[in-house]
Amino acid sequence: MAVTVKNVALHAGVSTATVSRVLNDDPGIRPATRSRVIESIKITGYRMNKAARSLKTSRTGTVGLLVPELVNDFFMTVAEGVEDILRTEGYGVILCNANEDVRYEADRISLLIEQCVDGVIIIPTSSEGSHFSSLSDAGIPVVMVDRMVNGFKADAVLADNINGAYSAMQNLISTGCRRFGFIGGSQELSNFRERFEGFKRALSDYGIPVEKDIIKFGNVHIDSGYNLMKELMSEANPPENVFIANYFLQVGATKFLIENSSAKTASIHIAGFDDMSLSSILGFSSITVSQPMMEMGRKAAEMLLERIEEQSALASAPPPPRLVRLKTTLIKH
Amino acid sequence: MAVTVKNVALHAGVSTATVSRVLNDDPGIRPATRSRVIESIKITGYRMNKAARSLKTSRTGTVGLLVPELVNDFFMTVAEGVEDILRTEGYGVILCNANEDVRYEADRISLLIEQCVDGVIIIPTSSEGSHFSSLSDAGIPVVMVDRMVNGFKADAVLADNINGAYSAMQNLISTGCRRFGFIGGSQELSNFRERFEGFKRALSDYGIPVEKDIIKFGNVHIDSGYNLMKELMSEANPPENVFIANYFLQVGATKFLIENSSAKTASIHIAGFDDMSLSSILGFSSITVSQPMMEMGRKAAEMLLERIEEQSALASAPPPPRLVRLKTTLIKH
DNA sequence: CCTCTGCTTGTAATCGATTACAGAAGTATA
DNA sequence: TATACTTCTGTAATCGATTACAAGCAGAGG
Repeated sequence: MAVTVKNVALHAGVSTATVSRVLNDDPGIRPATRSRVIESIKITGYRMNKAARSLKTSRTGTVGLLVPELVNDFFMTVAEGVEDILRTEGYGVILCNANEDVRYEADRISLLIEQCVDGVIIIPTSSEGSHFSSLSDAGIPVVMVDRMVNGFKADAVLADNINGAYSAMQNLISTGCRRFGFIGGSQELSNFRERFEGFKRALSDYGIPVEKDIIKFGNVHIDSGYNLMKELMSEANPPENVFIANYFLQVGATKFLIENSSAKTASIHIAGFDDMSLSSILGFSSITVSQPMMEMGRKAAEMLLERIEEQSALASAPPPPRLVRLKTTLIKH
Repeated sequence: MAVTVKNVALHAGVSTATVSRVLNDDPGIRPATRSRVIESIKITGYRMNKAARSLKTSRTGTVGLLVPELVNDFFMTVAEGVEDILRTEGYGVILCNANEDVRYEADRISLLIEQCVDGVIIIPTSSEGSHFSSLSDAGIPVVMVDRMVNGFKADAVLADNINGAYSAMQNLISTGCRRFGFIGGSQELSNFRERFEGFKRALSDYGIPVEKDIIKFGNVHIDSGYNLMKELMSEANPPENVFIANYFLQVGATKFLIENSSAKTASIHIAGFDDMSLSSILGFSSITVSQPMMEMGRKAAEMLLERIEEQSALASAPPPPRLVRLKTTLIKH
């Protein structure tokens, strides 16, 4: 049925070894022979069976990308960055959805190991990372993006959350704001911890007190943003400026403000995180900390490729985990 | 390095054939032998090398999912539906990004064929589908979602776009609206053609004239929505009701209205397509046609699995392409 | 004319799991 | 106990590509 190297070899009047060498750009092939083989490949319509190659080389040319959810512009922009780099290297990306659930996450990792992926890029669902160790046990390199986890050491690409939040606050403070509410995601997750850290540090540096009543934590979803803004607005003395540590929380918070507009809500200003295609029309927003999402994905893919190279190069002691922080930028609306 | 069936066989004191039979749930194995093998599998920590199995069985347990772009809630919701079904059957999903470019699309198809996927689900980027035939040439089943293409026959899962658009119009007309603008995507794409068809049919059925000046076509992106709404508002006599055939166009159009608010824009009402997490806070919107996105993905996955079964069952004439239309629902804001 | 070196190419083993076929072991019956 | 069936298990070929090793071949130098 399918055309194999054998067919090509027959057609070109050479051996399968020669065909294989042409396919792998082996330099020790006479140009005349090479072009004859290439011609035969075209004519026969040969397509390599990667399963066979994988069996022999124990490299599959696929990497896994495990994200907490698919319907999420942040994760998917990272994914585009990953794909962008890996495509050019001829890798396929197996995208797995952890469904915001550590058990699903562990399950998908099993799948990826069985599929013999050459490496895995993970945006962790939770702070728990011990189930990732089966990957390193199987000798599969891992790069984490956006969040760190406990109980597992690996390369990571993170945004500079602390300074991102800090500079946004600094900017607002310089325009005269003196009282700030905060809406953030779970402090279990490293990225949200860091953003809160940047927030607090700015207040502290400018001598502004932290008011516990107007600091709210939830999860990372629209509903949570809605509810936390509602809570905030129900406080005895709600703030006029609110730092919201995540795009989806901001969407939810905005939704509440739109649905419950009043004199009190009219004067609200929001500083947010992540510049998405809809950020500019959300309203209430004065400033946004933009993470280099695509770049984070690209960088992660590059680091993973390096690791894969290292690994096949030689089996000496692997270098220690590398940590990359990418700078955020401030966007004013 | 890695544990193979050979190791397991040695450990259990049986042949590799027996181990393989246990792995594949072959019923003709004495229970005592089976449990001994299972025990050995656990003790040795055996994990199957799927590349080897694929080589022999020419089934990889992976399917390809090819979408025009990743950062798109519609496509990704479909993808979640696909993943949801395939996960439970033990399949891995190789997600490919066609980057809105037919050449990329063709390139990714090559990759998928080389990766020996068992089937492919495609949301086509354009109306051109002749490059999909290499899939059927390779004996790989294909299911298309959301859009039909020219020059290639395959199973398809589509939304009932005509009736969706029609019923939204009907609803608006019943509230007294009598003049409608239209903003839509390229009429090359079947889904947009159908939505326009539903729009026209409603006008015709209720005796409302089609006014060419207030009917605008562009691509499917935010920018396009922005520009088309701008054009519409610059017309001598702009309409108060606008049917916008796509979520992203609606976002762009809304953006224009927000940035250019005036007495004229204040009275605009928009009927849109696709109920996304942000639809409810866009403003201007009166009604939305909601496609069952997740369900479309699930259905496509189920159809693909059926085709894969059929194929391995026997090589008789394959049944003709199946077309499934899923109903839309109306959502009022 | 012969040998040696260096460049190309071919032969054949190999990766790990599956499976047709054959053979062994077990069961039932006479 | 012998015979005829089942039922279970092992042997060995196989999938398609890679690659160590060997062999062929040309030209240089003696």
